Amino acid sequence: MIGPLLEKLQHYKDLDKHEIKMLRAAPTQEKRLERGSYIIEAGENPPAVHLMIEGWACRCKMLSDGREQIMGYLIKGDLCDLHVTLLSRMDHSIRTITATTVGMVPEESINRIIEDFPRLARALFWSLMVDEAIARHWILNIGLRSAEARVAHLFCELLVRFQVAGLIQDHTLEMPLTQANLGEALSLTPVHVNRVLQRLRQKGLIRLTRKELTILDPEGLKNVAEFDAVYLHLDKNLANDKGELINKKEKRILSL
Amino acid sequence: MIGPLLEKLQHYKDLDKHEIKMLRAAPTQEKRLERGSYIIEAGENPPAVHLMIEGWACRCKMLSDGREQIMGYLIKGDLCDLHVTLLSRMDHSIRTITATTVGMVPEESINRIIEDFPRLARALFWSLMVDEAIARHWILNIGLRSAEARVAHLFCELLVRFQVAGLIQDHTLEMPLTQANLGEALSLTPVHVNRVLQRLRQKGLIRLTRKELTILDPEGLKNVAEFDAVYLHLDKNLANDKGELINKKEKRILSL
DNA sequence: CGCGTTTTTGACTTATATCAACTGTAGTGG
DNA sequence: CCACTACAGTTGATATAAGTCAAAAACGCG
Repeated sequence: MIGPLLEKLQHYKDLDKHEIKMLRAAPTQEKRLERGSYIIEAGENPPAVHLMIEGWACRCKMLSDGREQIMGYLIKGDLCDLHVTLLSRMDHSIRTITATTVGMVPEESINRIIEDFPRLARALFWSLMVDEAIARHWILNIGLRSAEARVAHLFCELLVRFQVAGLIQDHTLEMPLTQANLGEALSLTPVHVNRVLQRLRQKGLIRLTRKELTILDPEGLKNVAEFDAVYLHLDKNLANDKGELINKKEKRILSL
Repeated sequence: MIGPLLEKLQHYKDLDKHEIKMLRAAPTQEKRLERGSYIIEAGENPPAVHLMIEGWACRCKMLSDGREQIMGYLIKGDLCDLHVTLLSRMDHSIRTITATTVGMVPEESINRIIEDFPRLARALFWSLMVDEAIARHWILNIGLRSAEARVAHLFCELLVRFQVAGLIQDHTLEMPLTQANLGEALSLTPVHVNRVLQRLRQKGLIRLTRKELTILDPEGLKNVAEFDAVYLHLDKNLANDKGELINKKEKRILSL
């Protein structure tokens, strides 16, 4: 259940038996949500930290005219609102993109981790800092890159994040995001996303169906995107330049 | 010397004598930098945390074609690279916009704070989380708002941040950012920034000279920007809706 | 099969970029 | 104090990436 989170954290630091046990015991309750529902809304102060167990969600915020910006995607293993242990309320909402299962980690468990499991606490803060780095790089992506490069960059990021969470071994990932979803994240209209996707397909970089995205040419896509995985801070498994976005040799297989 | 940082942190939590003393003793060394120099560059792993004491700087990253995105501004009281205590290396650079003085806080001091001053540590992490929230809201700003609203939003943010750091009492702040600087942050060309600024001036919202920015009509500017200070998480001094962006009544005067 | 959603296509518009010249301003040194 | 320089700001003309509108086609669920 906490497999993907654990897999991700181990990219920062190897965790020992006790730490893994603590982490595994942390989510005391599960909650099932339909697609399009809110895990948390802006202004709320959630009583527990939400962990993505199944499905996709996004951080989003709406302007008064109804247009909405997606500020980040959440996949299996991501913590939705760890930062709210420090900030009293959410400044954005988290909405599900697919049907989703979240685990609820009570605040006491977080405090327990901070007090008694400092290495695990560091790993969790590391993942928070990575989230911050991702947010900063989305500024770069939206602000500076062409539409085509933006889409390519997002796909590269998602591929690496899926690999890091141990969710895929190859270059194919489930892709429940509609072109409208992609547009909200990349600040493009659905129509334009569509045309850009067609170009990426024509170039032989990706294959994309309603449910699956395959990166056919990781190097090519990286080049279009000017993607550099450094910002994902996979300290032990640094992105190399030899076709794979992350180094498979170093991947630990966890018996979960 | 750590006045603005302290003032900022006290917006989260009142600190006691010992915590203030620890904080004041934290920067062991000062460094003077010319305008346009790098405090840290992407890829580096700085041995100490840098605190902005005087001047302006920005987080930035360059793409291969030479164009650069500013991902955030740093003013007096901001910590440049606290997150590098957890991430091994910088994924972006920090460049000075004016001549700057930074204080160097050795990593041991940070560790000492985390171990022996948990409330102070929480306050520092709070400021990190606020930085993350600011980054997310820049995504919103660049992605969704018109050029005019973007400029207005940035000015609102700077005004509040200056107030929070106790650097101004009125609505006038030093403004060393050139129109090109603003453009790099807002993803607009200098030419377009210029035209937008003229419109904001015509509407009587701001006065802007080479060195000073005055917000003439905070409410008006807030409306243009759809600015909502919630994302700055001034838990105790929440932004109100009565003309002032933050509540002056609650402001503590610190004898520093 | 039928209906809602998503994707695709085409025609047209627009906000912002680009290019290029000119003006103002501040600082420097003779 | 003026000439010189360098940079910042301003203006106008033109270009373009991406947006808008609208309708058709494809998909997929009940």
